[in-house]
Amino acid sequence: MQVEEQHESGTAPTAAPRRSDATRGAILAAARERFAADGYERATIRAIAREARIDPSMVMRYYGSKEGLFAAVLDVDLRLPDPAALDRDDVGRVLVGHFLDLWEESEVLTAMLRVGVTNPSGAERMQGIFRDQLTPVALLACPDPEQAPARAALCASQLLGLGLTRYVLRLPPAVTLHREEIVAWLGPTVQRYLTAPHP
Amino acid sequence: MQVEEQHESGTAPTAAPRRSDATRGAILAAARERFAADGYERATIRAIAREARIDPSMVMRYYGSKEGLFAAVLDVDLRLPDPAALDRDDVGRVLVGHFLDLWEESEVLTAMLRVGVTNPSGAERMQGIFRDQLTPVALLACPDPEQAPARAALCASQLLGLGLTRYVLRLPPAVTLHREEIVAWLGPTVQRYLTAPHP
DNA sequence: CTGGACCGTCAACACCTGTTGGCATACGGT
DNA sequence: ACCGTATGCCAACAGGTGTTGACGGTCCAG
Repeated sequence: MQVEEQHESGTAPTAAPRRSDATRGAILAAARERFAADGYERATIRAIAREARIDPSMVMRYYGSKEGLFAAVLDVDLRLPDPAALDRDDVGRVLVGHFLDLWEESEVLTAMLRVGVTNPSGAERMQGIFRDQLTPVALLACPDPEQAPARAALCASQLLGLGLTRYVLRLPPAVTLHREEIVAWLGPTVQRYLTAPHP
Repeated sequence: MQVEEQHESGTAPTAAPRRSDATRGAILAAARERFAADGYERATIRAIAREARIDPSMVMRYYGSKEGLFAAVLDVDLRLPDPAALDRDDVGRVLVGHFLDLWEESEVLTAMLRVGVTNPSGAERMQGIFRDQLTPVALLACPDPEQAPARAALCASQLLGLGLTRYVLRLPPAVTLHREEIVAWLGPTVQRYLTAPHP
């Protein structure tokens, strides 16, 4: 995979604007959509290219390989709220609401889950995302810092389980539940995983 | 897909023993393993046949198609304990322990999840399994029968989330947790989803 | 105006997929 | 002993996959 070279004289490490940025963006958007809908194997480069209205070979030129494209798609920022600014008695409800927003405002999480479940490097990627982004929150909220990773994993199990049943498997009762109900049910769970004393 | 015909004079609907039963079993076992390890698309019929030490065409003869083989593999019985015999104050812990057993004693649940996430008919199959097998437990444990499906779905979200993070994605902290810890953390959660008053 | 880098298309490659039909063999009831 | 049938293997098909290289057109710096 070739490294993208940038030939700028400026001091900022911002990439040089290229004439093909529109195409790159179209590819990325189409890839997100196809990966989310079909998972890694069934999301073919040809289908992605068709959706982006360009030639399949462009995908290869700009992203090196299917794996490279997938890596670009899965550059996920959970945008978790700053732990320091959080009300420690309300972290659970806030987190649940935030994840509901994430799942519904874009297909990135669906794509991440669909790919992470079947693709080994997708799973690694997910491990990294949750380790790097969710653990800090646990670190600030839980009593013993040493327990933070475990507590973050417990939260991940409930939050990912929610997305799995509601947005991927679409179990009808999980789809029917209203947002406030979910927050009311799952909020205290996450809250307990983060702040309750080790049982 | 041809229906298997059985020509027995007896009254019992038990299938006639066939000379090929050993082969059929080998195919099924290999399929479970490959589906669990690779998901639907990457588990090729050729790989399954190789593992079962037979010819790929045998798979077609005995199971009609890849989809048919997959349907045979995903005939999952969760073997949930009889709700009537359950201690209503301990359902949560019992369920969590039972699911941990299920995930660890065979690869069926892993296969089910891997396939259900990427394959539409796999998702349908999972919907049926949890609707038919988990809802009765909720029905007996929860206060209002009308809420049983929703409560069952909440339990499914936590129980499947556990399997997802621990056995499929293998998030390290989730793998490290000991059985008793998981039961102690998740048991009360499931208990609450089943028996607590609607928030 | 000109040369070179960029952008996009086309056709093709080598490989792998599910699936099919034909052929040999071994079994089991009569 | 015979014959229909179940069982298994082999070779092949048609279609789809990721990936590659060559070929024009377009833009911009010189």
